[in-house]
Amino acid sequence: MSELKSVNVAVSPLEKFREYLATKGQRLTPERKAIVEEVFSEHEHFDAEQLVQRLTQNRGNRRVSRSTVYRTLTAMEEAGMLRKVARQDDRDVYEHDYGYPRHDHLICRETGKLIEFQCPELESILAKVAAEHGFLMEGHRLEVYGRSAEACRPRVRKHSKLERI
Amino acid sequence: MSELKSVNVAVSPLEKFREYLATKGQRLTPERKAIVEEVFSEHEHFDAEQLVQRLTQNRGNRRVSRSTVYRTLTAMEEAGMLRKVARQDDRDVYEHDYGYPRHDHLICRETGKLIEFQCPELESILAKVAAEHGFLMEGHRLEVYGRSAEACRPRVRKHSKLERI
DNA sequence: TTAGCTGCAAAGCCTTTGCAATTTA
DNA sequence: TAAATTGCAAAGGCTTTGCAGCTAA
Repeated sequence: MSELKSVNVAVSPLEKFREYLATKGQRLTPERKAIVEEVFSEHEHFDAEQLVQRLTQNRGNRRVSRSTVYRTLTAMEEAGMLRKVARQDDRDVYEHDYGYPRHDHLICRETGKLIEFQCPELESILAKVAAEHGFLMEGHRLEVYGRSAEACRPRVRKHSKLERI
Repeated sequence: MSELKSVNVAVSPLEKFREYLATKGQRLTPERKAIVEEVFSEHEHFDAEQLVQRLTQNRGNRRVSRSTVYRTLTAMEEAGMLRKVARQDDRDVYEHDYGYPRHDHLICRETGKLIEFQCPELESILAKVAAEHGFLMEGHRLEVYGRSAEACRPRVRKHSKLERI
């Protein structure tokens, strides 16, 4: 789906999370384990609701509560494993921030699809701008809005939000 | 406050809004007029709550209801006069998108301050990236996170959120 | 007269949180 | 045993919406 190369990481996401929790005297419970595994089982962007759905489907009656999902997402963000990349339909959208290279997104206004891209020049330009303002850059978030190639082809039937449900 | 030059526009914000409303068979009411004037009376970023406050203070008992403020902000956004630039404290933050040049922001994580900057190179780079993906770019949103110069000076006393109220 | 508008209160929604029961080191 | 964790339900907080009354062309 994506053209971006993955990055070599020392330890698995699960191990990384365990280490983070350990530094705070916290535990890697079965619920947290299930969440980390589900989140890193594929590299798609997702929001809390979608994750709850996936967990419900894949774990049957051993599901994880919504509260725990929210709490764990926050923890994973603090652990540097996830980051919020956008807001869609009033929900925070997350993506992996571990074992994956830095990138930004083209967002199709029609289909809502996120297309990832990498642009090294961007970083250097931002570094320059930040320096000019005496600003210490720690990160950025860039969303480019428009229409993807497929959304521009009129013959392809568009699906409304309702139909997609 | 900002170093950016303003841009010549054909008509005033009020007139522009009136025209937009006309195309939809809608009216420029006293409430909408008050909102447009208040919004364009200064070029600071703001959220709905702050705008309600300003309207309440500056218009006394002739205030505008929160509903109307929200509804009008949405209309002004559709009219191309405002745009959402960020989310702070769970609120949508707006800025002028009319009579003002395109720019992006450095956002201080410590003080929450937004610093505007203009970077023409950015546009061309994004255009190139979009073209490579067959993407029709319509706009973008870029937020650079970090610490502003003043937040990095330890001698200046930091103000907590509570103290700022 | 009729379509548009406002303000109020209520509803919606995502997200957070208090708390009692449960788990685990 | 003590501290951490979970799930539920309720609360929070921003934003939207139904509706009755009002306004203006």
